Parts: sequence; C-alpha cells; structure tokens
Amino acid sequence: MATGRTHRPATRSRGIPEATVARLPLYLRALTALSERSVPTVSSEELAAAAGVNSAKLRKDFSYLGSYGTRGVGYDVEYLVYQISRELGLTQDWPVVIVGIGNLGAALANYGGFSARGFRVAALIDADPAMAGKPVAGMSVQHTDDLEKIIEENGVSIGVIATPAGAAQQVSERLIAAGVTSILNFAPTVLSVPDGVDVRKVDLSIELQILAFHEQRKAGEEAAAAASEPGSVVGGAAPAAAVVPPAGRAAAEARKGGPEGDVPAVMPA
Amino acid sequence: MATGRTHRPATRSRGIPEATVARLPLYLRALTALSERSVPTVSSEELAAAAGVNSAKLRKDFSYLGSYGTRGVGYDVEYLVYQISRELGLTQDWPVVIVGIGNLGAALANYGGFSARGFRVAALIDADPAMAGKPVAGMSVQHTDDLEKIIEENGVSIGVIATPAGAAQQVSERLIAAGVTSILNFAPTVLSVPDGVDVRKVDLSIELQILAFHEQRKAGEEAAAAASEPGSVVGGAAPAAAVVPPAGRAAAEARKGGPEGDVPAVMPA
DNA sequence: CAATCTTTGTGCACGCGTTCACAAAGGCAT
DNA sequence: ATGCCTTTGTGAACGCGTGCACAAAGATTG
Repeated sequence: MATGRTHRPATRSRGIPEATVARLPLYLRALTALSERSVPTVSSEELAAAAGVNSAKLRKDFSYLGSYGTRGVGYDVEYLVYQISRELGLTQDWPVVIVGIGNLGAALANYGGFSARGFRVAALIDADPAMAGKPVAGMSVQHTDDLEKIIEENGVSIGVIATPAGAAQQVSERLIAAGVTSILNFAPTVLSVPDGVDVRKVDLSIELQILAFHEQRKAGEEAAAAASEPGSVVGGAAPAAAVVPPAGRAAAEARKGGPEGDVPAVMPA
Repeated sequence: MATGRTHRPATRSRGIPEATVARLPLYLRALTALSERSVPTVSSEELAAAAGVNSAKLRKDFSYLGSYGTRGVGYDVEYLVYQISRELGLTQDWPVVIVGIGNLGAALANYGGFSARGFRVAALIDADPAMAGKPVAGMSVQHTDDLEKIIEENGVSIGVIATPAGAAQQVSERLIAAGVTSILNFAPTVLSVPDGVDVRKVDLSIELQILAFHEQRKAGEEAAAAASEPGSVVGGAAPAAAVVPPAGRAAAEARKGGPEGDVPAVMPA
C-alpha cells in the first residue's frame, strides 16, 4: 500500500469507514466493466470475486451506503455505479494540477484513468523555466511562478506533487496557501500540513521494499535448513551478495558531538 | 494507500506485524537522512516526528526487531539503518524487471529510488516490436518474446507490471511461470495469482478518488446549510457541475461493449 | 557510590475492521 | 396462494493495530 494520511485518527466520515471508502473505487471499476458488457445485475458473490475481496465484506461495505440490493437477485449494476460515483464525489468535475513535470509527472499527465473518472488536469506546472511552454500530454507546461493564479482561476482543490523530494514541502505549502485542500504526494517525503488538509502518498520504492521483505522471508523458509540465526543473510533466487558490514556498535563512539537534541530533523533531498 | 494483497489474511511473518513492515521503509528513509548528516543517535521522539508517526508506535515497531535502543540515549543511527535494511532484505541485491515501457514504465526505469535501495533494474520489457532496442534510462528495451529467458538468466524474483490493464493478467502469468514470486502491479486490474505469490498494487486513480471523497465531504460540511439529503450534489470550491442523471433502472441496453476489461471507464451520460 | 534524569520497552485497554453465520426478504414455480 | 430457493443485510465474535502510561534500565552528575 502506498497510502497514509497525516495524523487524524482515521476519520469515520458520515458513518462510512475509511477502509470501505478505500474499496469503493475498486467496486466501481468492476461495476463499470460489467456495465460496459451490459450485464444488468450482479450478486455480491460475483462482484466480490471481480473486485478481489470477500463477499461478506462487500455486502457490509454496500450496507453503509444504503440498501441498494434486491434479495434473491443481487445489485442493479447501473444503479450501483451511480450510487458509488455519487458517494465518491465523481459526479462532480474535479480540476487538478500536477506539479513537477519530470518523467513521473508526464506519465501522470498522460494517464487516462484520471479523465476517465471525473478528474480533469487543469494545468501542468514545473519550476524549470526551460520546461515552460513545452507541450506535454497536449497541454502547455506552465511555470511555478503562476501557481497561485492557476489554482485560483481554475478553482483547483486537489494537487498532485511529482517533484523531487527536496521541493515537495515548499510546493505543498504554496498549494495549500492558494486554496488546495487535498494533496496526492509522489515525492518520497513526509509532508507536514495544517489540519483540514488531506494528504495521500504513493511511494514506489516503499512498495518494492515491502515486497522484498516477503520475498526474503519466502526464500528463508524454503532454505530453512541452515541459517536460523539472524546475522547470516539467506540467499534468494540468484542474488549477488551485496551485504553491508555489521557496522560495529562502537562506530559512532569517537565523535562526541553536541547534544544534537533539537535539530529540526529536516529531510535533505 | 495503494496497496492490497491478494487473499492471504494479513500474514504475520515471523512475528512482525504487516503494519510494522509497511512502516519500516519510512523509518529507514528518515534514518538514512540522519546518517548522511552524521547524526550518531536519535530518540524515538525525534525519529517519529521525522517519519510522521507516533513515537509509541515507533518504539513498539522496533521492539519487534529486538532491543536495539539504549535507554536514556536513544537509537544508534548507523546500527538501526543496518538492522532495518537487513530485516527488509535490502542487504541483498534484488534484480527486477519492468514490463510495459510506456510513460509510466519509463518513469519507473528512471526513478532513482530503486537503485538507491538495493533494487537493480535488470531489464525493460515491452510488447511493442517498435520499442525493442530503444534506449530508456540507459538500457535497451527488450521484446516480450524474451521475457522467460531474461527472468531465468538474471534470477529475477520481483516483477513490475506497467502495462495497460488488458495485458496485465497475461503478463503476470508469464512472469510467474518463469519464476517471479512478487509482483508490483500498476495496471488497474485485479490480478489473480496462485498461492505463494505476493502482489502489491498501486492505483493512481484510486488514490485520487479517495481524495475526492474527502474533498466532497469537506465541501459538504462547510455548506451544511442546505442539502442534507443525499441526492443533491453539493458544490465544492468551484466545480463545474457534471452530474450524471439518476440512470433509470434500464439505461444501457443497446450498446454492447467490447470484451476488453478496462477501456476508459466512461461515466454513462 | 548514590541520586537524578532521560528514554526505552511493554502491559493494557480500546476501537476499527473482518468474518461468520443466519434470519429476513424477495422472486419464482407450482 | 403457498412453499421453496436464492441472496441480501446485519448481529456478534474475534483479531489486529494503536496509543496511553508507567516501570525498568542505563547514562550522567555531584
């Protein structure tokens, strides 16, 4: 998962659990596919299979939205598509800006899944003057100087940050000051934002690291013959060893610098 | 969160809770930054602030790894970096392949966060013959025909799927058949994989939809004057209304959509 | 060496999320 | 109408994750 909010103890908004909200888009995607195939109704069992979840969970999720099913029959596909879309706020048009038009930013600008679901890329913004005016995904990249103007003129409330880590915090502050209240952050940094602003983060390398953890565990279980003691790295499929030296406990003993207690712990790029 | 495993009820691997594993990369990033600034030790309070989590949670997380702290002092940065790296399996070299070299695939190939953390992009693979041989991120793109050979020769156990949704399932099957046991999926599809294979997914549009939900809720609370009954869409910052009609129980009867799973999910208008 | 101060490690309680299992509800056939 | 069959909606139990609060442990100072 590449997700995490900033503080706020899992707000249960209007009685709909956060976990349920996170699954609604999944259901919506499955339902849309059914709708395109003109399937009129679907049972919780079928839909759950298509969405990759437990059917009881799905029924409970839908129960938070209301009683939209018919016992003995299932759910009306079109009706459910509309209800979920409305609940998620996708019946509105959401203008978004993407800040940081590097490889990732360009990929996001070209990503079809946004416009397909009610999101409209209102502007692409980059700090590099050389990028300004260049066409990306059919739009002209604009310079950071105009960030505030763009936000206000387009009524943007959702911003996507795809800048390097070092610039992310500052960009988020400018976005928020200009009126943005929701941020999707692709930069590998912890953003600190005021209350009332939602941040979701997607960190590509974190996902890979979690996979590596499980991968290592799998490899370790297979070769559960030797190496039961932590300290010896168990080889996976065909991994070239690149082990870090044990870093003796007394490594940082010599230098007895200042108390070091109150350095603001800033993330250097 | 853009994450979800496929079945398997949240395996608590070797006593380390899944939630903790998901946070370890976060701590590692913060610790690495401290290490680069030559900070010798750090308290749970400071590190928690830098990682954006609760300090008690951080201490409990670390307690699953062992007692690596010193009471009255804190944690030795270098030592902790090593311990977490080892726990996550980052002391090994993990060759990965990226399948689907479109905008996103290219962005991933260029992403520095991979190689910085023990992951090595072993190959870029695309189904388009016109892509074969083209240089991306300093490598030459290879054709899907050679997928199995590449996997085996490089001992790849982690695959990244950045193809269109329609191709993802088939690609995953080929990857798995060739020996891959962990998949990071960027395609907006539910992959069905055999037991023993881990899948994590990152879905960009899902994250935006979750933000939209909260955004709508925020806008609704502000203007909590009228419109308390679901059915009337509450306006946000400056949203051009694009509301879908209630979609009478029988809307899409004529059109027969293609069998392809994920053509842009256009809202029925 | 004793007293004090800092910070870890964890027992405990609480709340959210998941899952089971079943009664209620509706369709359908006879 | 009546009874059967299917599927929803949900009460209840359970397990995981979180956060509080504090005792234990070590450093540090006099």
